[in-house]
Amino acid sequence: MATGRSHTERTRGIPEATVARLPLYLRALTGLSERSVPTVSSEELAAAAGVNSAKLRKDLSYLGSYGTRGVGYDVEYLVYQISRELGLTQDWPVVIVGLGNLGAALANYGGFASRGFRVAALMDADPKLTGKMIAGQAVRHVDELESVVRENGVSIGVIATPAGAAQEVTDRLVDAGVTSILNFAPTVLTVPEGVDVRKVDLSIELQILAFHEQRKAGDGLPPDAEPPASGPGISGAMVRRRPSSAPKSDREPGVQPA
Amino acid sequence: MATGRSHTERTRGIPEATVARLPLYLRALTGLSERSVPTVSSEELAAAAGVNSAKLRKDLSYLGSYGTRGVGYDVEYLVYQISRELGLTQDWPVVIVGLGNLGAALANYGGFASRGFRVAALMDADPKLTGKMIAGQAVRHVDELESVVRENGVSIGVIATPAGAAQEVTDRLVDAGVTSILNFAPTVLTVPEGVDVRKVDLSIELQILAFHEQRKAGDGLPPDAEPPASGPGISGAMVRRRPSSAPKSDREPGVQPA
DNA sequence: AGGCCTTTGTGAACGTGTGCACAAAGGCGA
DNA sequence: TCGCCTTTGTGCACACGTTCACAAAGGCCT
Repeated sequence: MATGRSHTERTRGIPEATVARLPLYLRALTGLSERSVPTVSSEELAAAAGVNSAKLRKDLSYLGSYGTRGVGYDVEYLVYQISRELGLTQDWPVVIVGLGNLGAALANYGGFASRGFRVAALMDADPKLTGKMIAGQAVRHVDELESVVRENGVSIGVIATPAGAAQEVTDRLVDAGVTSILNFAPTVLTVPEGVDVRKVDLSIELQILAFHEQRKAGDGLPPDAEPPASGPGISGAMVRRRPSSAPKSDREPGVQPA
Repeated sequence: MATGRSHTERTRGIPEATVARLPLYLRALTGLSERSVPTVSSEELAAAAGVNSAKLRKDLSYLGSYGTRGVGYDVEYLVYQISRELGLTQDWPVVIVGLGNLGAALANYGGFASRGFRVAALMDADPKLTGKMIAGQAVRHVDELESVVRENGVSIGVIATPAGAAQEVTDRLVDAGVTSILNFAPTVLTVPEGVDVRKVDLSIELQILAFHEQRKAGDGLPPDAEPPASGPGISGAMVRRRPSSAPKSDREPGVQPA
């Protein structure tokens, strides 16, 4: 604060964890703004965003010194500063590729438009979808992908295709100039250096919940499926014991037959 | 390895970061399994899952010693061990509440069923949707929520309602016995101790991409909107300068007028 | 049967993120 | 104008996560 060069000279390097929370704060602040609340304390804002107040203050401190001691933060002002930091004060044209159920849901999702994202085009490989109106615009054939990206200066692509098509679409997007990709397809995408990929996998989240649910329910893992003696296992693959010679019964779960 | 009690006695505490990656490994392994690949090295599996091999090996080591030195991991065996650890060897009935575009996409998503999740019911508050067939089952009215949860022993709920309805639905799910919630609504949910919530916010990911995109494009933030001299600002709220007396021009972005 | 070569499993160093607790700042009331 | 009371901004200690690098293990070839 009086150190001269605080926070590693700032602007360079806001921690990733902080960046990931800024949209949360922004949402909470937008809510307050709509209710015409003029100022918030870190305590209140933290509660609204679902984090603790020390973390919130530290996060905000990376952006600059935007609060007033003894008072709190000016809501409108902070909304603007966070928006600017996130790049939401400019317009981001986006293409959505793949208009199955999920793609259509994304196209209709209001949270994009309200934050500076503009859906420049909807594209799908299925000719039967071409021309169909979704969320107010006609689906275009994926053949036009390169020209659409170039003509609209699109730098962000959203992939909602089946897994099998995702890599090819990615390659074409990247070749056409896209440098950020939001991937909903359940595949690992390979991209050149300098291209950012973020993924959202619906089933991964559910699997993580199942893990914790299992911990809560029983107090251990389900027993390691060991074929009773030598009879055929329940399904073959699932009960297969160690690949070759039984090793040395190391670190096994604990809640077990033996 | 010969330490006696490795990894904090095991079973207690697999790191969260590891748990979050297990589904990734599982997906990669399933792919290998379908191609009848018998074994993989940590190097290969890591590449397929998009992580580095040291991390993969450490992650797997928390589950037990399931590899063979000089050879690698038996694919089928590892699939089974990870499935078991994640709780996917049992059946998890799930309810989806809210069948707008997103809810419908989730109901149709194949990634659930293939991993032990069974959609026990689809529920919506809109009477016009009641009875509509989605993904092979009729939508039921949300009034039946409590009975559906109890009768099916549902412990995981998926919320895909508008933000305004999410908290009420959550409360009802929790009262009925649900202890894990996957929230797609853009709100912070309040739940009692012992209930897990994971959230997926489609627009947050896009905002994070925008942040990095901005860094790549220009080499600084967009200029802080300062009203030119005293005339009316561009839109009022957006250009509002500091709330009260200008403080001391601290830590300002850098790429700026003065 | 022995030695070589591959690959695991993990100690240890390092980096990132979290939370406490408090000094400094600033408004506001007397 | 002065001092009090609230709330920020941050130093510091700790917890968690990542990566390196290598000894131990184990199969396989001669």
